[in-house]
Amino acid sequence: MEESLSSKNFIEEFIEQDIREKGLSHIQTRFPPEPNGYLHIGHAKALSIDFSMAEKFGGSCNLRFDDTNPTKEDEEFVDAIMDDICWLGFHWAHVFFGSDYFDTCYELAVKLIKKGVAYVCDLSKDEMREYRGTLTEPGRNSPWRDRSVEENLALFARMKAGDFPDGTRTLRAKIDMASPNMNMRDPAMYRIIHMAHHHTGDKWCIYPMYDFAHPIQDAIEGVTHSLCSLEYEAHRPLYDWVVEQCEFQQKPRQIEFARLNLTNTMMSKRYLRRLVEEGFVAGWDDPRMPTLCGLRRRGYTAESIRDFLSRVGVAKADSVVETAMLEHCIREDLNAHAHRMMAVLDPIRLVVDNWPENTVQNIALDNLPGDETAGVRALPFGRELYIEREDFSYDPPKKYFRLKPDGEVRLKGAYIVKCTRYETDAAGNVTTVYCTYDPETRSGEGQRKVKGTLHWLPLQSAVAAEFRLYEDLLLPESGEAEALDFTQRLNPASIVKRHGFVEPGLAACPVGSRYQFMRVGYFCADLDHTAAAPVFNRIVSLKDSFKVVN
RNA sequence: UGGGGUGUCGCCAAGCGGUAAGGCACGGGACUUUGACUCCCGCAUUCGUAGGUUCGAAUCCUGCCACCCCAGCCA
Repeated sequence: MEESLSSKNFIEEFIEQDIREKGLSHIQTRFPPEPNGYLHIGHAKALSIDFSMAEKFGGSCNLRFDDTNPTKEDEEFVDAIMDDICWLGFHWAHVFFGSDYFDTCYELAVKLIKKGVAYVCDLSKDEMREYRGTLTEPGRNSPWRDRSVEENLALFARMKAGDFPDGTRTLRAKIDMASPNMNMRDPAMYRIIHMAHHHTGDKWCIYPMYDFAHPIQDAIEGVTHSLCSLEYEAHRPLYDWVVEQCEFQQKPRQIEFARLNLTNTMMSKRYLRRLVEEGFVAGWDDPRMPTLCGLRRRGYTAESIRDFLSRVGVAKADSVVETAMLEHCIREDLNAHAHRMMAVLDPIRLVVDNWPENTVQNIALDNLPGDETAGVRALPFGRELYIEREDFSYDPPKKYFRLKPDGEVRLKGAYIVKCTRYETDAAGNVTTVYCTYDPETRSGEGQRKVKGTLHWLPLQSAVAAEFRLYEDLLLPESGEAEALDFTQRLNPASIVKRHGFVEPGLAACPVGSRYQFMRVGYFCADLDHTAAAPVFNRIVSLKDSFKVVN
């Protein structure tokens, strides 16, 4: 973990200031996801800020499901969200539901009516929009704005009792229809929705709006700092208004920060949902998805994601972080821990002509060079092997260090071999390469060096495996194409399957285990992996500075 | 257009009146039985822009420009 980013972000400075000036003794934050989808890496940024700010100041962070709209939410997502947070390694103090506070919200709404700062409005949705005015013109007062407290109280009670159909009335805050801030033009606080709620069942048919419920939830829980993304900045005056009117003594402070964006990745739930529902991906945990379950299945470690988040930082400027940064973090993590194995994704046969028939020699290979405690394993070297198709060329470009006619390479951990001839099929594809080995060059013996080293597998005992190679789901934005639907930007090569071989020992590896396949990339045994049918996801390729110059 | 925000290297991001941190990416070199890793070196005379204040400005002031958010009975 890089703690090099020693400077404080602006939120820490605000909190320190509050501790200094308001004498706060306990810092309380909250992570408030709406249970209507799976968490993605953008949520991970938000939650990591919520949890780490609390932790940094010795406070605590609650997990609160923001479930004030029964039409969109589902219990299905609650457990998944908790799983993802745990997986990332964060710990909440308490789990709450916004719906836990429905009674209090109702009482406070009644309080506001009694104070004359809330009223029941009979305007339809369209009428309300008309009355609201525009960005440049002030709105007009609702004709229902000046109902008596008694009438409002009676009407609100009837709303709660279910006397009115959906959409016929709302409870509105009485603020200022001429406010330059649209959010202050008598915003709705309660609407009528005759629908069962995943937590409260049929108890309610009126539900509080986010703008009313959120500050109340925060205040009740003793949240000192309510951290959220930039789009809520214009809601802060309303947030403060609710806290003030409800007369909470301890006033939570809302602070906004920029959300995370990644290149060639869309983070909106609407978009992710379409990918899943329209079959562009296999599910929420498709390894190409930016969801936490997708990244996890792909093979990303929680550590690498947290490291990434700490490197990205916290600020208020809109930004788009390059995926290369994320990839760097997982490479750095796996480079230190992932055992080095051999896998040939696109095999061709290599025959060692001067190797005796039916003879093998066990080659010892370090699991993790530089770390003896990781141990060694043996791989049988014999007359017939597999090498990677791209590691042989009969018409090599300049600076080609791999196998070519009359050229020499070392087979990793074994011998130096010299290419003598090759065979092709009718189409000109190489089918078999022939070579001779130099017995004096067994690994660790002899002085000869060659420029290239190839990974290989014994033909006899290699185990067939499927490799799934992933790239970004979306192609880069092409200038004016921004108006195009995302389906026009889908990368046809976002998943490519290869059928090759792995070391025999890898068939029985556990699902989720990660390896570096030497010279190829970092891979993870997929959920679909079995000993009988091994499947590996490419988490990320190795960096490759080989450039064909010509 | 009214309001609220933001503009520092290709991408993130420090900087808080004393003369541009760091990371990623990129380029060069060393090392190498992974063209990986590691290690060196390079990479903003300039901070959206134009003025002003000051001995001194990315930091203060003024104007302008660009981009983002707000007109849900979504969150």
